[in-house]
Amino acid sequence: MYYSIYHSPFGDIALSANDSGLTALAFQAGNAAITIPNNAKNNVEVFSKVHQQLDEYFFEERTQFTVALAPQGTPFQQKVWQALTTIKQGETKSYSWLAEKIANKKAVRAVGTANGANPIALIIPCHRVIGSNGKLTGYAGGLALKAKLLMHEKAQFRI
Amino acid sequence: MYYSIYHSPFGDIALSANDSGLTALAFQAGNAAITIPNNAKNNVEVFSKVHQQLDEYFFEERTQFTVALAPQGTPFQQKVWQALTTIKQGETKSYSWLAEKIANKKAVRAVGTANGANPIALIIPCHRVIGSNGKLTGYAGGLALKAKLLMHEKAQFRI
DNA sequence: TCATTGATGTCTGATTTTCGCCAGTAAATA
DNA sequence: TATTTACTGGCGAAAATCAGACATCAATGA
Repeated sequence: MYYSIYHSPFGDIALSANDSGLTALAFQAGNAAITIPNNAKNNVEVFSKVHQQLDEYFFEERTQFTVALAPQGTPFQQKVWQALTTIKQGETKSYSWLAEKIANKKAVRAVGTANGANPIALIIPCHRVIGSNGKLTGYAGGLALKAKLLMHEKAQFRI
Repeated sequence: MYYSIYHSPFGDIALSANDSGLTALAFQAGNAAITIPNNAKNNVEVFSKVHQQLDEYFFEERTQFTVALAPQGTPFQQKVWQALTTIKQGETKSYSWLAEKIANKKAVRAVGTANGANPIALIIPCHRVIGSNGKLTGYAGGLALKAKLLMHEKAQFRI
């Protein structure tokens, strides 16, 4: 496992990766902060690519990421996270939309849980899923951060 | 937990105790050897008493021990070990005798297993239990040691 | 508009159940 | 006499089951 830190305008972001790709991206200020081991290595090619694309996301006009991902999770979670990647920047979708997307219309609450377990924030855009009534509902990094991200992406939502 | 070593004519014996009493007595040469932590304390009153009584057992005529015991085990094991302490030096009993003693006549095999789990060898005399046909059957410290102990106690058995 | 309330599917941790192991024994073979 | 067989109870690890928690939602009623 490899680790790296990226300093974003919205706070420090911790990155981790294995030989297959990125395994985690977490805002360190939120509930999902990553603990980085003392002997962590960070000289991995994937990190330079991620750092550059994050620069472009925050300071220029990048609207999608092209990095190898290797999130660890159950089959159900994998399906949910896969579905998440189809939501484009500037859009928001509801939890029930997400449930239908994975052909399991009734699993709205389970989808919410899987959403909360998303290890690769931002790149797997769990922040683009909000309640059916347009409210933000929840975010591991805190609702304030979710709002900032959606505003940065010029998406619509309510408070 | 406190630890101590006693050098017996039949090999080194490891002792451990807590504030309630002796918790283990194991021949280090057998399968039940105890690993002693580096920071072990050994200046405990119970040990001096045990060392003295072991001296008397091996080199004089002591036939029973009077030390506070605190063996850790399941209720069933506790019952078996309690029953063991009623077997006097020079005697041997069978596993089926032991099963009847705890009012569970059919539990002969379970009794054998509990016997093998006895943490305080010698003082809880599991070595005095042998097969119905007079053979030794098994001993954590090895059958040779079981034989030596029974000979030392002038008990009868077969090979 | 807001709080409440069922009915949802999945995950997690805890609890319960199952299963193989054994320091045995007696009866049945050979 | 030695070997096999069936039966045995409890232990401990593993598997199965269960209860609770949720980043939901639609329908209620105040």
